[in-house]
Amino acid sequence: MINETRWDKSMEEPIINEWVKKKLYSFEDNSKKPVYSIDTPPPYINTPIHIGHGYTFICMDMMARYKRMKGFNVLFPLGLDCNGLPIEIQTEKQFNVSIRTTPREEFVKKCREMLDETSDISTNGFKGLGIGFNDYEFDYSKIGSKYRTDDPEYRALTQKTFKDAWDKGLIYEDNKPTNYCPVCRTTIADSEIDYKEEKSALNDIKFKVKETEKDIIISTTRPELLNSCQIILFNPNDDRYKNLQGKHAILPIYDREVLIKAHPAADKDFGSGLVMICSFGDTTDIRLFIELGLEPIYSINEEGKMMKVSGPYEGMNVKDARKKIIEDLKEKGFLVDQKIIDHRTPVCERSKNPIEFIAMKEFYLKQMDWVSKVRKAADEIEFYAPESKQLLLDWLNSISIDWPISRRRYYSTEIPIWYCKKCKYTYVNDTGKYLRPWIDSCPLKKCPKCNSNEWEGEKRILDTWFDSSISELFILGYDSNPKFFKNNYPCTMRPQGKEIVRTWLYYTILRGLQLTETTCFKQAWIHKHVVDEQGYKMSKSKGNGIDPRELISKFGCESIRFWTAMEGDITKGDIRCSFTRVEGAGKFISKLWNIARFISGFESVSKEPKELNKTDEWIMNELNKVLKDCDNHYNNYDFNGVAKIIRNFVWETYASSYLEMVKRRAYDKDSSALYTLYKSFKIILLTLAPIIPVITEKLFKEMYSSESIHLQKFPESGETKLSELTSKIIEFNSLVWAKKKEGNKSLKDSIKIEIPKELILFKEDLTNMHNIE
RNA sequence: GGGCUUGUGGUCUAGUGGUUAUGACGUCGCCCUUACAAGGCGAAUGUCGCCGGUUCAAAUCCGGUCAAGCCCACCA
Repeated sequence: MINETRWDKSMEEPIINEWVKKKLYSFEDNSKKPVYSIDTPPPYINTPIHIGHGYTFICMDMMARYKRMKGFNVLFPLGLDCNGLPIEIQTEKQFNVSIRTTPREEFVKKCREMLDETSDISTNGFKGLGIGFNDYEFDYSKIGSKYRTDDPEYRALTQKTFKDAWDKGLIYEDNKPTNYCPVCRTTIADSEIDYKEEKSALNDIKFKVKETEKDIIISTTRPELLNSCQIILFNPNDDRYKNLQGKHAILPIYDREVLIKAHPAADKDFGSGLVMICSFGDTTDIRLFIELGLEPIYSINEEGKMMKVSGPYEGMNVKDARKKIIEDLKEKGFLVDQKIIDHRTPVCERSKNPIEFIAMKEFYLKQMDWVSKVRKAADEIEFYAPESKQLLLDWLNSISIDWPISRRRYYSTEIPIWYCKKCKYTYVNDTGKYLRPWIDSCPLKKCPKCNSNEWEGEKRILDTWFDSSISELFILGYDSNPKFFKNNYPCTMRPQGKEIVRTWLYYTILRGLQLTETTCFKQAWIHKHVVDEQGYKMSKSKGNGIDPRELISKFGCESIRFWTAMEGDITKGDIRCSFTRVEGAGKFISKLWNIARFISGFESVSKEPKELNKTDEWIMNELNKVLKDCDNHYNNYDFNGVAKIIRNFVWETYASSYLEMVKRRAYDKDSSALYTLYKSFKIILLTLAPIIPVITEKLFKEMYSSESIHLQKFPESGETKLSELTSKIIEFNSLVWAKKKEGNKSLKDSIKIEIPKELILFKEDLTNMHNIE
């Protein structure tokens, strides 16, 4: 008998702690079960996890729990993403230091310190949500261990995969214009660019044509790049300018002459129809410079300041230089008009600062040659929801350059290269160990080419995505456990957000193909966002994020989890988070508890009677049907479907109708009734266990077994014949209740009513239930 | 500029041609019925974004339109 009259969220913590202590969900090393592997997205450790993280991890946890009950050996490690700019920025804030003025060794130490401190916060957040990771401790000798991407074990693999790609000729260094963020002072990839709608001034500037001495007008938003102009274009169909072909224009202020040429890139209808191409105002400029074989004239340096070539503006930052040159142009009569236009500016995803295009020597990973292979791989992956595949295909269609992978920052995996000081021989770390070339000495004593023993270590680090794009290789033991890897690659499931399809999913597939020649996932589950009550995206800068720990302390883990399942299908659309809805979901937890209290008040009968009463047979049939439906929905990762079906069944059919019908016989200790009550409720608990693991665990242990519910098999469904009577039964019961209400009678009072013919099977129970005369 | 997705009572949501449109949350009214007032019964709230078409019949199919969101793009 369950004594506590109410389920209370304070009962959750001891149960969850016991799971963690007993390592209930450990990955089974020597098991014969098929492996189901989930490559979880390592969340940035220093961002306090918000409800969006919580929500999606709960979904992944439901997958893991369901698959465990279906007999799989589930690989579900907790990973923490500990590399990259956000870590550095957080460290700068927390210790009030600057990466520019702090020695590298000290800064890196501080990053590590900051991460160690915050590591528990997020870990505890996940525990509190009842997430059944394999392990909450680091133990890299074991499959399924918790891991950090900045630990030597992980970074060693990152470097090894760099070496592998290097040996395959997939990595090269090149000096070409790249996206550069002057604030973060590093090269960034196309996938790290955001766009911001901004008002900017479109300036109409007067140029003189050398040959004719006539004026032409050119519109630009980047007048500060004037002296980087190498050509002026007009559209070949633009009759106004046909006479300018091959002539030259004189740049105002700088008095340099540039060629005028016809080219389809110029739009007749924009501005005057003439466009100046500078190195480099935007990506079009870059493309045209390459296409027309022009020599770039760089005017912005890596600090975001104007270079010598810009003359009087040297040393100014871009914004000031723009302001000043506009003033100067105006003063000298070159500026004829200025319009404010809406302009889509590419900005750095992290700093939100406009990016510049600067030529830098950087390492690139080849990806242009791989696009069609990745497209083929996309066809091999099952997407949930299927429409999500389009996100990946759209991205594939827009890839235009190889992936720049080197960064000029500190906290990420170091590029494992040493250069011979004498002959420039390049050595790539081949030791299998994690090494830091900026501080560690080269493993080779002598240069194999010139015998010199003086080496210079590479100072740059790798893009964070170069780390994260091998997570599935890491968790499956690509390097550490080749036998296991061979048997269990590709990874079963990649769950992740839609916003990182063009990064995490794409890069992982790309690198998986390059390293293993195999599509690395069988399935991908792409979720949309959890947004706030108004439908706005939660973000740190807006401050509208909801900390799940706040929700846990208010409503408890189970309410949040049931809300997660009830709210909607996150692969189909955004989910709004509202406190009242979480609270509402919690009512079902109470309902379940009270049903358990009712049943546990009777003696448990586990031996099946020879013959079941028809009411009991009916509820088992109906439950079988529900079970079958739930199983289907679980298989499609549609937890919303499961939750809605089982909630409706438990509340409307099971509690309202069945329990009332069976009550009399239960009090009379009828063995068919008692057996069925216990049996049916057990199936209900098992079906709900992946969604609400804590309360089902508690009730299961109180009523059925000392063993955890999470070690049980998912129930099999059986006969469903009588379930077609369900709606008739509910209809009849409602009718009786309505009649009594109409007649102002208490539910105890007797009533004269005829039982419908098709329900005559249940005559005895219905008569007792409604006190029918 | 192109593409994709979405638009159903105050809020969220089911519903891919067929009787008075599903359910939940919230609101209101009545009711302690030996598991549950964190419950039960019941009520109100909708021109299914707008316009037009196909059809005996449209929330559902088609065309257009508006709005929101996302993705992509070389308009300086």
